[in-house]
Amino acid sequence: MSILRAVKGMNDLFEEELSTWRMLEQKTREHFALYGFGEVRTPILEELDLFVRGVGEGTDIVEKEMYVLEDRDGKRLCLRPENTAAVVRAFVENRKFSPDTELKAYYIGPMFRRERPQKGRLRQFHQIGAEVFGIADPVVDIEVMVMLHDLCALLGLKNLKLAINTLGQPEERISYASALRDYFSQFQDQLCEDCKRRLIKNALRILDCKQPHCATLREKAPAIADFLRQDSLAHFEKVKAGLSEASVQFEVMPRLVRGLDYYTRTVFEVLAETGLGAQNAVAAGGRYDGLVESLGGPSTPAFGFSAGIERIALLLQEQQTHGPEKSGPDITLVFADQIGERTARKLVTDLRREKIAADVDYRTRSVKAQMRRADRICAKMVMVIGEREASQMRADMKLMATGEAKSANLVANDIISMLATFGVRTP
RNA sequence: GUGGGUGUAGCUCAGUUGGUUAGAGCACCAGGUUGUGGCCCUGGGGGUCGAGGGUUCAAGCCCCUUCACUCACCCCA
Repeated sequence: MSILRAVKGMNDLFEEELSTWRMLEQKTREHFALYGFGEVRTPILEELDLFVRGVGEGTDIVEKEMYVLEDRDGKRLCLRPENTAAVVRAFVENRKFSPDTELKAYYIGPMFRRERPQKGRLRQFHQIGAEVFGIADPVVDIEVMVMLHDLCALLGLKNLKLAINTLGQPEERISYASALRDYFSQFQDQLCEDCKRRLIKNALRILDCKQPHCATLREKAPAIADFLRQDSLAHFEKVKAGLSEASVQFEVMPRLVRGLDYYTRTVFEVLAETGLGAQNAVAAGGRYDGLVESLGGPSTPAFGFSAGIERIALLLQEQQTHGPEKSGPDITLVFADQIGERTARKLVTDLRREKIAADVDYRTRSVKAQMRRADRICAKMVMVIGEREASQMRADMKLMATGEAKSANLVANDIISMLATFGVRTP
């Protein structure tokens, strides 16, 4: 049809949804400030290698989902598919890490992954994320999850579930993965096609398979707990105890596996139980104690998460029984003739200079048409100005909702105090 | 990358076994009320029927190709 279209999976946003976005972002900023987080903004373009090293070479994100481009000097760049690696890069590069103090940062911005779009999944999508660097103790795991939990409540999200799991330290995870490989290998021919791949590529993922038969097979699979050392077990226990202490409901999901390579120990997801279709993770994150070092920084433990703004907005939209009523101008000036038009156009300027949302039709047309328009755009008050009113410098101000009218001088200040009388503006 | 569904007016959708100028509701504009909105009445504008090809005397409808959107899988926020 039309030749001009947005790139697939990249959506335009209009006022209707942006009012929700603004509310969401504002509440997020205020909420995170309570916890002492500062904002960080990093470029959307990064060197390709950052994510290859950060996210993991074998991950789908790196293997097939990145927008890669070549700079004019031949350097391989990409649009960031996630932000944690970039935030780490920024702090390492600018020497923001210090050995003895923690660092907390949050970000809000667009990410890019070239996947097939579906409900709650776009190629350009937006995330809110937060990271804490420098503390290995589970108090951080707890605090960040509580912060996210409370943010969701603050935003009015309902029917959410916090799912948590532990993946152990890398060595523990590797030995668990190999045990899983051994276990599932004996049923190799019974596994679904995807799981046959997973057996080679990432045995942990088999635990997450949706096929009923694979689900049956995994019932007797080895459990992660048997491969964790005492300190990892203790870490997880403290996380659970801390969440309970903060009255945050959660569910331990041993099948919960995260897709990015860098996670260690605690991982979690906030799942929407209704309203999002198949892409039901609103937020996800976990601990990544090895990432900073692997990106060339000092050995620094870290914990963080990211949340999908589109998904949150979808939920908010579905949970809202009715949208906020459209708010129009405080006053619309309607003109009846040429002299009235000149007076109205001058007056509308004066009113706007006094911070009044005033409005007048751009087109020169009938009073009736202007009135209809005033009604359509939900003008709170209307004032009809013609030659007679212009010469007397007085006109009726009518409250649209009730039809009640009072006369006012055609001077900004008088109109403003009359607006207050009608309760349209507080003086 | 794989599979399903859907493409007709700005929006939501009708459109018979293929039949002549393609419809409705909503929205928009004008008039009914020579200067007052909503309700009502009358009229009006607006369509390459997603695109290309084929079959046919004749295609919105049948066939092929293609594109877009959408949902799901893989994966993920």
